[in-house]
Amino acid sequence: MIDSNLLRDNPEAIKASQRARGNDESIVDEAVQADATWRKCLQAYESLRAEQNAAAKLVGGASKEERPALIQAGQVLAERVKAALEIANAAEVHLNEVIWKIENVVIEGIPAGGEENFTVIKEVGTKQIFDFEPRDHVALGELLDIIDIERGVKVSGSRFYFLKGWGARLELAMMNMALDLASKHDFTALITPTLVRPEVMAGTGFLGEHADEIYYLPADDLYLTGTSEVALAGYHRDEIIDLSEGPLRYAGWSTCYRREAGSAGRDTRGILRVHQFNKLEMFSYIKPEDAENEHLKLLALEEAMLQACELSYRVIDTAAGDLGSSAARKYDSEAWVPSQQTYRELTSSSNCTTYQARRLNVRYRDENGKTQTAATLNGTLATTRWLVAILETHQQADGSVRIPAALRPYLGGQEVIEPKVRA
RNA sequence: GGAGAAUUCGCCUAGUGGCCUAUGGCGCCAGCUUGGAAAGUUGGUUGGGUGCAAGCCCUCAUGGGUUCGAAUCCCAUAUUCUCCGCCA
Repeated sequence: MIDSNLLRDNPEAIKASQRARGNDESIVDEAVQADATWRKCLQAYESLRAEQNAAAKLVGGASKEERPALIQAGQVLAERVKAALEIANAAEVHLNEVIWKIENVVIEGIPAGGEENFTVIKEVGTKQIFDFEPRDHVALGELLDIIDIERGVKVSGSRFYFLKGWGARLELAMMNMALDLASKHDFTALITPTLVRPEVMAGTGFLGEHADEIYYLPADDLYLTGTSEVALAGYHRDEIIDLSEGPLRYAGWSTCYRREAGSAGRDTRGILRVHQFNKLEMFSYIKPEDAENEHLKLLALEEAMLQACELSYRVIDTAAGDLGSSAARKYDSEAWVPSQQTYRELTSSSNCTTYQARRLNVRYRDENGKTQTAATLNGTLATTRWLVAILETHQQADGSVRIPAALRPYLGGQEVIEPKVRA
């Protein structure tokens, strides 16, 4: 939710953001209007309510003779208060409807436009050139007997898989390495719930345009989360957190569930786009003025992980139109995937400024003891999808895969995954 | 799944329709006291909305209702606890 003070003081700034995103800017005027109406109705209700409170007080001290007249006057007032309250409530509902539709105000200077209008910030590493015909991760997964897609489909349907043997261990190793890195940088490990209440799902902004991406369990009125960001953002919901000693940082590990409803024909091969995967997500609660620096810190940690996995990647500054509704800026890093001869997203880090925290009512006390809305940021430190890039990048002519040195300590020193030789 | 109990300002707690502008204690903050501290003592200490402001409104788990008037009465929901049942 955007800051209603900004709506009053500088609606033009919000309109500029809406334009950069390619969103409707007339909704800003609508919100300004709704806000003014609501405040007017609220004042009308409150002054009537004050009158009623005063009148009710008189009844208590009145004599027997005076009472009937006072009570009758009170009855009339009560009717008027009730009517005024209904109007004020309706105005508030309308205001919320409108204001919730406005997406976060983007940070000035980010690229305008849609998905293809990103800016490349940097490219790191060289795109692998093989002196043999490289295999894709599906072929490698079969050859090494570490990804079993066929049986995943048999058990659960399309876009499901089993990680097996070294595949399973590789994922856990990667997660552990990421968790070590995060812990060294002041992130507290959390294993989060993956089923959440509607308020939390709505508060994180996922029930908007992503609603059909989300698994919902009607019998229990719970949502399966597509990222631990949801639980991490909900963690301090309705709290006044203490940021006087610095930001609160969490590294949340969870399984993630996505319906992939709108992507029927895309990435049908392999484990690039699946209904269920695991992810280690960083999440920071911080004072708004420090949010942009924190964003760079998250990005630096993501890069450290990519480098530890010896991957070639680029970092992009996502264009306004491709941002989630809560994000004011988003950096993605994309690893080079040899079989596809293209970059694929491995991490995504968003600065949500105060937008998400305002919805979730997460505040802190500033130096003067006043409560202020906190800023939130999130970023990916590792996901199952990384296996695609790791396997394809480090494959060798015989189909074996070299394990990046940094991961070996988490795999009992194993250096290479060899093709399985069946008896 | 069944039965019962509970939910008050960080924590504990008083409170059974108007004097609740919510009691008291702990904790915390500030002052006094002190050589300094402890003890003592005085004051402060939920959060939010609206208004230029004075102020006003809301907040006793949440949402409704009854009433001139609700922490208090009624209904629904949530959460916690106890017992029984079930349990990969």
